[in-house]
Order: sequence, then structure tokens, then C-alpha cells
Amino acid sequence: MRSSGARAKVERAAIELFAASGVDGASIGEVAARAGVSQGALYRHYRSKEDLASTLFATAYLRTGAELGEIRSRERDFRTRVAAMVGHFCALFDRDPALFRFMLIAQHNLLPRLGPGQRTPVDEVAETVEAAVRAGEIAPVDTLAATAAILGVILQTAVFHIYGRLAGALSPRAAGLTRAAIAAVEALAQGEP
Amino acid sequence: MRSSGARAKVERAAIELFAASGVDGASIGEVAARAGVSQGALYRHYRSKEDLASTLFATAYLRTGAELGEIRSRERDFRTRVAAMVGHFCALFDRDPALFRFMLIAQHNLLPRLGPGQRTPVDEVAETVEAAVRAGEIAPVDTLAATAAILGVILQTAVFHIYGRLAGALSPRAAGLTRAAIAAVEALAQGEP
Amino acid sequence: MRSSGARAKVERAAIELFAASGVDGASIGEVAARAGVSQGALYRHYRSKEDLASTLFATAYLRTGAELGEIRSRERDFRTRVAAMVGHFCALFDRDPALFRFMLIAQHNLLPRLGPGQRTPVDEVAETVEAAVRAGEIAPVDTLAATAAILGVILQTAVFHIYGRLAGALSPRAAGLTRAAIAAVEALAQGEP
Amino acid sequence: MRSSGARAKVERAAIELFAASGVDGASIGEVAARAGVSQGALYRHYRSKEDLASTLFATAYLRTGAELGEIRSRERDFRTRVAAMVGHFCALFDRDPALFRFMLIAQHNLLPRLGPGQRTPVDEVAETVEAAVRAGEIAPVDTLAATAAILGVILQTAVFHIYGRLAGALSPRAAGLTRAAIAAVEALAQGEP
DNA sequence: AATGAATGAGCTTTCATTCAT
DNA sequence: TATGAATGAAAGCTCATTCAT
Repeated sequence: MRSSGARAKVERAAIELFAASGVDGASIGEVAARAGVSQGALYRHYRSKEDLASTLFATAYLRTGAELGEIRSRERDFRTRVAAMVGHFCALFDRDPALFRFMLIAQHNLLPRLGPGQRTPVDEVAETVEAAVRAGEIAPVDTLAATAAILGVILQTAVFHIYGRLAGALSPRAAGLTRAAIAAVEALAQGEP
Repeated sequence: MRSSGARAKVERAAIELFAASGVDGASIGEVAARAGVSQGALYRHYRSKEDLASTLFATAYLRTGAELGEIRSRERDFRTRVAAMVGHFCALFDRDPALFRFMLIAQHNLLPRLGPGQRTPVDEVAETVEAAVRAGEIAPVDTLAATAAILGVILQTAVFHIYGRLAGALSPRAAGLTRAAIAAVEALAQGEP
Repeated sequence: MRSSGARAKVERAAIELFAASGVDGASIGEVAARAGVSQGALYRHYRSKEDLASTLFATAYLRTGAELGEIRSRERDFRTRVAAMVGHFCALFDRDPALFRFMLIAQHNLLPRLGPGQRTPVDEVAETVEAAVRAGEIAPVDTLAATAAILGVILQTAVFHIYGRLAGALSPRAAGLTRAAIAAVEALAQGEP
Repeated sequence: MRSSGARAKVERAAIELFAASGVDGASIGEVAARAGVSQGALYRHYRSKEDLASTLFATAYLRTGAELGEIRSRERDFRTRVAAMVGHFCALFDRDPALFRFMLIAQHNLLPRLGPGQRTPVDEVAETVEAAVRAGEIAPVDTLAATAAILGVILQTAVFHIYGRLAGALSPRAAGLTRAAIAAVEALAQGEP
């Protein structure tokens, strides 16, 4: 299985370089060199640099969405679901910070290219909030505003880790982030009536 | 005063194009064309594209920091300071969404280039948190974790506005964002021994 | 007028190289080198290699059509018109064999790209034949078959000159080619009921 | 017999693609795909793309030359020989227009590569003219000029069929083309003394 | 014998930057 | 001083060719 090895090496190299320099800032030549393959070989797996970047992004982003979806069906109440989702984000970050950074910076260019029917992480968190409101677990609240608060707490903390303002792994902060996310949503809900 | 007019037009064009396509995605030719000046004229004001982008970023970013600093010295307690800062971010977004988007996406490349002695928005929020802990207004908390929570709540909401998930102006959300930010910080503080 | 000089040098170089190697066989680098300009400079005048080739072809081809059109309005009868047209082709060949060869080999790719309303050399010769039939100068004949005969006699002779099978200039052959072209048309006309 | 089937399919695919896009415009990948074989398999039969193209051209071109040669030894006088040759060209065109077009457009690149001792269609037509002069069937005439006239009448008509200016099969035009070709030669000869 | 992945040179094109006018 | 033509160094991409399987 030479080819799957090559493909995996290309993906790894691309994610790391795209995370470090941005998609525009990294050249196909750099990706190929880091992956240890020729430039031409890259085009056997991806039609273009654009295709490479958006395939990587869509795969990682939608996989994360699917994983959050699993959490949502596995867990039964708002608090537990948020805790599991926060934990999942932290584990994802700790396992592969480059991939996390890639998703954070590439979304500005690549998000618009996702097909409309896809379930993204945002959709899953939003659905979690809506379910909590329907179940009376939290007071009525603007779903997307609450979703932004939850994601903002997590992602900005990740950004601080990436920039070195916060050190160590993200997972130890999971409990605090969960409390903060839920408190933020409840505070938003207070203003609704 | 001809040149300052040209300079302003260049800045405007650059911010809008950089916000829309990223710094790498916008060419000097496009900036010059949109500004209505020649490419050569651009180099009379900025040594390079790099210089243009980082000057614009540093100016906007540090000005925002300075404005938050003014808020910090003007207001006297944590709650009021956070409210004023949130309001300031919202007003900034509503007044110039392109500039806001530019700051959000350019920070990944341009933040590392800021000199070390500069007071950034992050520093001002962090200092605000620290003062609140010192004054006993809030329980002891990891300063930067709290700062991330505050900024995350605001910035992710702005991102949702940029992507069209949330509609209308940001300012009407200022009160809710303030409550959410403060609640998040307090929730974080609960976990500290 | 530096630019028109550069543009003219590029045209000359392109025509000669395209004539010698074909459009696909000549690279932009070769054209630029022979013209004494940089590759980048080429793109100030032409949007692409494709644009360069088809602009050159359309200009030369339609100019020839226009010149044949002038001959048609200047001369009054079939024999004189054909003689003048043959003479014009011969002079064109002798003045610029490379341009002639370029037109001959590029038509296979570039003819389909001409807009439909354009008057080509073929149209002018065809119109000349039709006028002769209408005026009763020659017997009724399939216009385009006759046009093919006229052009074939001229162009295949030019091809033999290009390949070195025939030597010297083409113009001394003009009288013979005129007789041959007219005789061929009359022979075709004999077969029509 | 597997391989000869593959070889035939490759030839067919190559001729059609070369006729449509030119040798430079068609890639080995396209040829292999249309032939239903792998790219690698192609190199078992031909050393290079260049070798493929020139082998196909030489085979078809020299075969045509040989067939004209047979006609020349079979028929006894000028008129009959020309008629048979014209008929042969028309049949060739009608049977395989792609091959005809391939020969017409590829000659510009591939003719120079034919070995010097080969008998081409041009040589056979030229020999036919010379024999007619020697036999006193036609007045003395520049052999190659007459050859160009004969071939020009036929080939330009074929070109008009390829470009869609003339419709239907070429064979019905054979009689007219024969008359035209002979008349053109006789007209050329009138100018000689 | 056949496959098709891999190579790497070469292509067209873009673009930040310079400089004569 | 402002212009915009010219530069030249990449960049992304293609494709003829090779070779392990």
C-alpha cells in the first residue's frame, strides 16, 4: 500500500504547513518536499492545491461535526452534552494542534465552499442549545447567540494556547470551560423575556 | 494634502480587499486599482505589501488596545469596564465590519510581528481581570483564561455576524454579551481552589 | 513610444516561431527571448498565449480578407479580379513567408474562433465567383467548390515553396497561377447541368 | 493476438485525437484512455509520443504514395491516371476523414522527418506529370508547379469539407476535380514556351 | 505483459517591486 | 511626484516517460 502511505504523508505535511503559513502562504513545492514526494505525485491525489486544502478542511470539519452529533445522541441532558463536547474539542486540540489551527484559520476561506446540506460543528452545538430550551433545561435564548458564546469560550482559549499565551494541554481546562460556556448561555438567556 | 487623501484611499481599499480575500489573496494591483492610484504610487507610502498590511494591522490593533486602555482608566469597577469594552467592540464592528474582519483574519500572520512592548487589546482585558481580582470584585482566576473567555464570547459572535449566521448590528447584543462574558469569568473562577 | 516597439517585436518573434514550430510547439519563453523582452512583459500586451496567437491570426487573416475585398470593388470583371487576387497572395507570400506559413498552419486551430460575422479571404473569393456567375462571365458552378479550386492552386503552390520543393519568389508564378485557377473553375463549371 | 488488437486501438485513438487537437494538443494520457489501455502499455509499442505520431504519419503517407504508384503503373495515359488518383483521394477521405485530416495537419511537423529515399504522394503525382510531358500528352510544364495545382485542387476541397463549408461525401466531386486538375495543368503549360 | 503510480522538467501565468519618463 | 511598463522570481500545474509490482 504505497499509495495510501503517500496520501497520508501529503495530508500530514499539508495540514502542518497550512496551519503554520496559511493555505496561500504554503506552496505546493513545500508540501511535496515535506511529504517526501514529488510535486507531480500530489496531483494524482488532488486535482489542485485548492482541492487539497478544501478536501482536508471539509474532512476534518465535517468529521468534527459528526463526532459532536454522536455526543449529542449519546448524552441525555444539556450539561452533560456540553461537557462532552468541550472535552472533545480539548482532546482534539491536544491530539493535533496543527489540525486545530488549520481549521481555525482556513475556515475564513473554505467555509463558504461547503455544500449547504452538511452538518457542521456549529449546527450540532446549535441543535444542542435548542434541545435544551425545548426541554426546559435552560430559559429561552437566541440559539445562535448562545452557540457563539459556547464556541467562543472554547476556541479563543485554544487560540491563546496556539499563540503561547496559555501553556500546557487544553484538556485540564475542560471542566472550567464547560462551566464558563454554560454560565454564558444562562446569562444570555436572562435577557430574553 | 493630496497625498494624505491618496493614502487614506489606499488604506480603505487595502482593508476591504484584505478583509475579503486575505492579505495573500489580494494583489497590490487590485489594491491600487480600487484606490484609484497607480501601483508605483503605493510604494511611496509603504515599502512593501508586507509593510502595508502590517502597518494597517498594527495601527488598528494598537489603537483598539489604546481605546480599551482609556476605558480602563475611565471606568472604576469590573462590571462597568467590561460593559464599556464590550460596547466598544460592538461599536467598532458596526462602524467598520471590514476593518474588524481584517483584524480577525490577519492576526494569525501579523500578530507575531508586533513589537513586544506594545499594549494590545488582550493586555488591556487581562489587566482589567487582574484588577478585579486584586480588588476582590471577583474570585481569583487564571487571568488569561478569563481574558480568553471574555474575548471569545465577543469575537465569536462577531464571526457569526460576518458569516451571516447572525443578522443586524452587533450593538443591540452588547448587554447580553456583557452578562455572558462576566458570567463566564465567574464560572471559571469557581473552579480555582 | 517604447511600448509599440516592444509590441511589434513580440509580434514579429511570435509569428516567426509559430510559423516554424506551431503555436503549441513554441513556448512563451522562446517568444520573449527572441523578442528581447521578459516573459512578464508579454502579458502586458496579451492576456495569454492563446490570446497572442489568435489575435495575430485574426489580424492577419481578416486584413487579407479586407484587402481581397478592396480588390473586388476596384476591379470590374472576373478575370481581372482573380489576377489581382492571385498577385496579392503572391506578394503577401514574398513579403512575409513566415506570416503566410503561420496563417496556413494556425488556421486548423484558430479559424473556429473567429466571430461569425467576419469577412474572410474565403468569403471574398466566393463572392467573386458568385458575381462572375451572375454576370454570365462563367457558367453556373458550385461557388465553394470553385473557391476551393482557386485557393487550392495558390496555397498548395505556396506550400511547395515553403517546403523547398519550389524555389525563388512566388510572384513570377502569378500569371500561370491565374490561368490555372480560372481554367480550373471553368472546368468545374462544365460539369454542371 | 491480444497485442495487435491493442495496437490497432491505439492507432485509431491516436489518429482521431491528433486529427482533432493536433499532435501537440493531444496528450498520451488522452490517447491511452480513448484506446482503453494504460499509458505504460503504449510504450511497449512506440518508443515515444514522437515515435507514435511519425510512425502513424509515415505509414499512412507512404501507403498513399504506394497506392498512387500502383495507379500510375496500372493506368496508361495522363487523363486516366489523374482521374484514378483523384478518385483515390476522394475514397480515402470518405473512408477515413480523421486520417485525412491528420495527414493534412501533421505534414507541417512530420514531413521533414521522412527519409529522403521515400516515394511520397507528391513524387507519384510529379512523376505522372513528367510522363505526360515526355509522352507529349501535355505541353511542357514545370513539373512541381503542375503537381501543386493538382494536389491543391483536391486538398483544398477536402479542407472545405473538413471545415464544413462543403457538405456530403467527396467522391461525387471526383469527376469535377479531375477536370479541374487537368485544366489547371494545361493552363500552366500554356505559359511555358 | 500490463499496470498505473511516481517522477521531474518544463510550461504558462502571476505579481511584488523597480525605474525611466 | 506620479505613472505604468518592465522585470524576474516564483507559483501552480501538465505530461512524457520510467519502473516496481
